[in-house]
Amino acid sequence: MATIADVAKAAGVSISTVSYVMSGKRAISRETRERVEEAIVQLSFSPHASARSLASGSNSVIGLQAPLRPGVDAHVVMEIVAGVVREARSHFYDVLLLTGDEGEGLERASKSSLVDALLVMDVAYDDPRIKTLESLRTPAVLIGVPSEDVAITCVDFDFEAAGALAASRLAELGHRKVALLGAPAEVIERHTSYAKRLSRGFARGCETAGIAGSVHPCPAGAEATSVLDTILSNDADVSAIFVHNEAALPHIASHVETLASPPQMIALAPNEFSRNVSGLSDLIDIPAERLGALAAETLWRLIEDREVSPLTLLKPHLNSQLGAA
Amino acid sequence: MATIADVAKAAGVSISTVSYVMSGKRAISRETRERVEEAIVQLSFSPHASARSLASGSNSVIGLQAPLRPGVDAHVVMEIVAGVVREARSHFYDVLLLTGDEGEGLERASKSSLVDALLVMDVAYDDPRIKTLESLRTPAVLIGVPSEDVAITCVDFDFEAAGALAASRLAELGHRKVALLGAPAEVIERHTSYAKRLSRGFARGCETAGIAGSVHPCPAGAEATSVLDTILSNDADVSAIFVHNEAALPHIASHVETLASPPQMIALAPNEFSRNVSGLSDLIDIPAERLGALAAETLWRLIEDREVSPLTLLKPHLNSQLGAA
DNA sequence: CTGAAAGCGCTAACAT
DNA sequence: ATGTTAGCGCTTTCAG
Repeated sequence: MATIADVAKAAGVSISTVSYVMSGKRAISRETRERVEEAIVQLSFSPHASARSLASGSNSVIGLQAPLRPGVDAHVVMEIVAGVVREARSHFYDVLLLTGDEGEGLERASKSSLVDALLVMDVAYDDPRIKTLESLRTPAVLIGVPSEDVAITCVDFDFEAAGALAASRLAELGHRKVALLGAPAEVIERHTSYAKRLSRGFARGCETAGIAGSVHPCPAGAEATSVLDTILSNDADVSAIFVHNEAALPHIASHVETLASPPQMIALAPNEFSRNVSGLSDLIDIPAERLGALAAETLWRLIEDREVSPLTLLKPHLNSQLGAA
Repeated sequence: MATIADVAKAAGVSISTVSYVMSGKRAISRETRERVEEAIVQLSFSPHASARSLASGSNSVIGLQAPLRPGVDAHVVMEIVAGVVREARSHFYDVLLLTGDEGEGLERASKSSLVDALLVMDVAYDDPRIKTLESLRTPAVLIGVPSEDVAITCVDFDFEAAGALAASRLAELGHRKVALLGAPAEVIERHTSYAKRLSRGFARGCETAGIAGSVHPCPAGAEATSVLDTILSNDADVSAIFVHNEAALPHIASHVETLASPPQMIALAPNEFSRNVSGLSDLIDIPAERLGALAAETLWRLIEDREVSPLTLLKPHLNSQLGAA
């Protein structure tokens, strides 16, 4: 591979001139710049990432700790990751994938200067990784909202508002008794932040609207239908359900169609996913790609030492399908 | 952050001794080693990744180009990625995520020495990235099987054998007319290698078994059920279906349960996913995590200059659910 | 068994 | 507007 010295020689200039042509950090005469640029193309030169990083003290790589745990919605995770990568690339950053849910990987990446900054997904309410992050001096952003006073910048979808929105919408449609079919029990047991906030918002929204709302963890797959059956048989007055569980939604939707008096059904899921499900009267989108992009952009501002609000939440929007069929 | 010089000073040895203690590349007296190791712990020293990479010429990072495209099965992708990361970490490699389906990212990562090796997922039959990879001298492995003579090492699940296996199993169960409900049309139009091979194997298997088999692209979601309805209404003799479409499977399965004379149904999907679907008589697992691990291990052998077979296929296994309920 | 020192390829002062 | 050069923190000869 060609080095910067080769380019300099080919262009008949000094090494630093080549460097400055590339970085644009000082004025270069048109003529010189063109000669250098041509040499770069001719030699098909790419600066050596490690050399650059060693000299400059930053390597244009961010670390992303993604869950890949059972029970998480694969589409949501993938879209978030896609959003992160897209936004990162737009700032010329690359993304290093750190899995495992321990702080160990974060620490390793930070201390060896593998990454300039860290992004952590799937944060639990009381997540041990937070302490780890606080002890590092690598800028970090959490996707999720842990307990109130955390020194790390957070971004997320506003699950609490989404829960409240769903409740008020169902009340508006005239329902008096409604149910939330949410994440699997295993997710809730991990105290995953979004599950908690969604049910809180839903409960509060029901209260505000003066209707009765119950919350039910929901297994993935066909078993979910029996949860629904139980709810309906225990209380025939439940006339609408709000589903937030990607792996259960298709089964629930199909099952609802076979019922004599089917409950009305609204869902919280990526629009792209919900659109493949029939029988939903309203959707609330999980803007996962945008969330990933927001996280990356926030991280980037942090890297650049710009001001950043400690918590940013993406507001939910109702997408009514009524009359769409 | 502490540097190797700090450690050397603290331990009262030279820099090179510290380096050799860490790499184990030359004999060190027990006493010296212990002193150095203690200093490392005391100072909480982590070698600077870029410095190491610059000096050694390799950085223990592999690049993974994952699709994140519409129509791919999110669970499969995530499991493959998880397998790659797990196996890579077991060899002390990290994984850099390159998205986009162009060769550009691969080239950039290779030429700037960002990565030691490349892993490319979701390979199409005639994929432009192959030419790119062949022009680089970075070791590479494809997950997928493009056209016959490609100079890049490939690994994949044996979709062709899986298709044949499904066909022969259905014949064995007494069916004379069967249908494959496969990937969405958009995936097939990309000439995605696995879709092609699955149908080929299925068709061949049907022929061998002397039964009639048809192949149908299948949209994601609830629309898939109308594909099934069309198949069945066009030919009432179709008595069994073989489904390979994660996003359609739950809908199809639920729909089948409502039919007067439901066809028998077998599926190709990750076992973990299929288990959430009711009504399947047999499963064929897509061992996605193992596939990712295999890919990473193959890449590692390539990096280490060990012999590597140009094509490795994971064999399918039938997992009968009959009588399991 | 251990040290000294020459790079690895680049950035960013410090010259002029 | 351009050139010279001292590092960045490590690996690895070469010397002992």
